[in-house]
Amino acid sequence: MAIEDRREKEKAWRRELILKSAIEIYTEEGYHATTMEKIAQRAELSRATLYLYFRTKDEIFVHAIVSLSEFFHELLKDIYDRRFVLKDTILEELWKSFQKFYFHDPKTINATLYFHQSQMIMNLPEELRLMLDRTGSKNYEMLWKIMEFGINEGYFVECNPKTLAEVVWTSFLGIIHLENSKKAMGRKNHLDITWALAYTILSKGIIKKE
Amino acid sequence: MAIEDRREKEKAWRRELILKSAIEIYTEEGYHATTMEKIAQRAELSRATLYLYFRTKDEIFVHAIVSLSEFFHELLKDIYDRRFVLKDTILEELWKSFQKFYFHDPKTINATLYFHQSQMIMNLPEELRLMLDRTGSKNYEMLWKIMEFGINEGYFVECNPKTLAEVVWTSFLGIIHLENSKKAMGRKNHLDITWALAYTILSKGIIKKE
Amino acid sequence: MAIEDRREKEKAWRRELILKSAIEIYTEEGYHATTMEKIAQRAELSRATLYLYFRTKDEIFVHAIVSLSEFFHELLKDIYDRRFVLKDTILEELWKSFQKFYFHDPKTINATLYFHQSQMIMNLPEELRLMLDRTGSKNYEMLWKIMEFGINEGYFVECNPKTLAEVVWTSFLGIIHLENSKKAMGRKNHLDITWALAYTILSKGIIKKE
Amino acid sequence: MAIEDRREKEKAWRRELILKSAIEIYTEEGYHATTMEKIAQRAELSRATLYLYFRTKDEIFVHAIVSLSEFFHELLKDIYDRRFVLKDTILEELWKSFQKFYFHDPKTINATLYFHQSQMIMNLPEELRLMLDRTGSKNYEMLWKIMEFGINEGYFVECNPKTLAEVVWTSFLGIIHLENSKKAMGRKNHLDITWALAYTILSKGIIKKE
DNA sequence: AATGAATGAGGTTTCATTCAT
DNA sequence: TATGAATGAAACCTCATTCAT
Repeated sequence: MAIEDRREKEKAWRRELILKSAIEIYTEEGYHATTMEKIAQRAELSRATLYLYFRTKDEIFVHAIVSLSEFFHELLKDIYDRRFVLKDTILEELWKSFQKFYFHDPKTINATLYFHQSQMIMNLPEELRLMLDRTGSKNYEMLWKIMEFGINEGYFVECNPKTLAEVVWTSFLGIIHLENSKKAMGRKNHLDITWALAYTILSKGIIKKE
Repeated sequence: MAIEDRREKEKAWRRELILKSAIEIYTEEGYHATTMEKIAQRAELSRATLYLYFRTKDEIFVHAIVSLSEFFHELLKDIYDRRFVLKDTILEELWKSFQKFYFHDPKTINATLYFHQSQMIMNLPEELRLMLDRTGSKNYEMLWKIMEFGINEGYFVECNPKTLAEVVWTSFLGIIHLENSKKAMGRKNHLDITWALAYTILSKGIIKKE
Repeated sequence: MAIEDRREKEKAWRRELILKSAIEIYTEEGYHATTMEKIAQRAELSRATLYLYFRTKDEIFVHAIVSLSEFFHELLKDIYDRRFVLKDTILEELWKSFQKFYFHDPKTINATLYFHQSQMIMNLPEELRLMLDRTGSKNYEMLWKIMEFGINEGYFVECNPKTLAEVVWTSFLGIIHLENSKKAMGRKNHLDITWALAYTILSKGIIKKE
Repeated sequence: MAIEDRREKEKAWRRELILKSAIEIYTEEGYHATTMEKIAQRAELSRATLYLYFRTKDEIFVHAIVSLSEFFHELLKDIYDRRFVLKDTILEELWKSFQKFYFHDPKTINATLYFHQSQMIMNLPEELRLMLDRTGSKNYEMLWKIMEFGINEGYFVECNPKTLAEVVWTSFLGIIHLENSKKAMGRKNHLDITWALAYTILSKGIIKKE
């Protein structure tokens, strides 16, 4: 069965290649200008071949997003699993994970933000929308359980853990968003400094002092 | 000249109508699905008529965004002008302004976010990109001067005012962003609660205590 | 009634202005790019006003052509009237008239050629086509009578006067045509030399020697 | 590779079909009225398919013209190659070639004349303009070398060979032009007679007698 | 499995012409 | 009389997707 194995592998590899190509084009030219033709060219395949791997153009993007989302889930899960070790450094650790997440694949993160910001999602076929929903929920839940832990253990100020999860998450989102619009405008950015100050403020606001 | 006056007024009114229609369609269906035909239908005009008011589809959106941006500028300027009265409540006031801004016209704000998030801007003709740039810069500057005031007067923690402006602004952006993606997913949201907690945390992190 | 007179004059003057403007734009940009808007701008009138003077865009051009054709008719008639004076120099005189005609208003001549060459004429409303036809026929007849004179008087070789008229006329047409395509190609031209040689050959072929 | 071969052939055949369809519509309705839709219908293809073969509408016409021009080039070259055999009958032979050329594909010749007469060419993209230019120049050069031969060998009257080439060429052009405008006017024509007389006159003017 | 070719559906834009003032 | 505004009709072109090989 070695031959079948190899085929399987090749197929998986091609899928990845297509996803990567699509995201690259998206990054360079935006969603609107990302045509199947361009994706195919970059992947050195024919346009028709793309349809052997994905049924529609949107599916390509949704799969890229979901795949990234799963990577993020692992990061979060890792933190949650180590929560009793991390204790009150858990917020700092989380923030680091956000950064790690971002630098792991900023291109796809941007595509994700785009999908969520545009009304794209609403026009997606039910099935794809559910995929995005499920994967997103899983991460949100993880995040929220981490917050719950912090509050329950008395490390964080008392408040609704779900809301806190959202606030932390939006801090991250906002930074990415600003980063992007600056890039689009052709302006330089000092992402690291913003990131540092954001964390300083956030932690001051969240972490209880004795 | 009464007749010319009325014409002028009618023209301005039509312009507004077109902008509003475009944004509405955008809100309901997303940028890609916002066709000139649909805008025209909603405005009860012919497609060709739109071109009497705006030269391209992008121009419509850019003008909507700029117009909103100018409204925001007034809010910011008002706060800055009253800074010596507001004193240490200036952050709270600013946060309220953000909310006011958002509820004034959430639809156009979303379109704005979309434009900045997508690579749309990069593909815009120079002239339109400059329009967006200029108007955005003005607001950023205002925000930054407000922060500077807070720091110089000793109300806020010491830090780089520009970076602080960014952090405050990204907090707002992030919330909007999350709100949108929730809406797109068809989920309910408790925006007010998030907003409140975000401010609590932010102010704790920014405002100096004696 | 002086006031009515002046109005009449002004109206005629405007008509001319419109014709001139249309032909100018045509010369600079070609028929396809000659829009009513551009004609109006050049004539410093509003687009709608053009329709007070001409019912359609084609009408403008047809009138310009007809007007020029009438000028040409006068030239030809003049030669014919002086035929007994001119005698065997009548061919030379005719050739000079062609040149005079061309330099009188090359732009409109080109427009005329265009109309005749394109299938434009076929798509014209009956009425306009007839206008062109009538005026063209008149000139053709004149030309043919001049040839007839030359043949009957024994100045020209014996042949069918109508056919001869055509041959002479096509010699002229061909030169203009070449001139135009050279211009369109951006090449320089030595029109006068071509003209001279063409006449030399033509006259050698037509004029009887004793 | 038989399969690829056939594909190649089919593709070439389709190209020809499109060119032919375009020229036909042009002949019947004129350039302006020749829409991609109509061309597609006549070729029994979809509008989009046309764009697989030619990038723009203009490209279709330019290619048709160039292709015809190449046919003409062969005719001219053939005469030039046989010049020492033809000797003083070379002018007659040339004139016959003109006729042969015209009857080979009068429709495309007319389209060619149209392109050269209208300012169309000026508005063409550089690349297409060059194509026309190059192919035109080649033929002009051939014609001029034939004239040069006639003059040098003492068959033709002494004069500038380039100018003579132009005069001969314009004689042809003029006849075609007249033919066309007559057709457009719905008049009958006796092309052969005109042609014969034109040649008689031309040869009398050009060929030296001893 | 892979692809060249074909296409339907739809997008933005232009322009001659009409009409109310 | 003159015109600003409006529009129907149509043009060119693009692209996601399907199909025959």
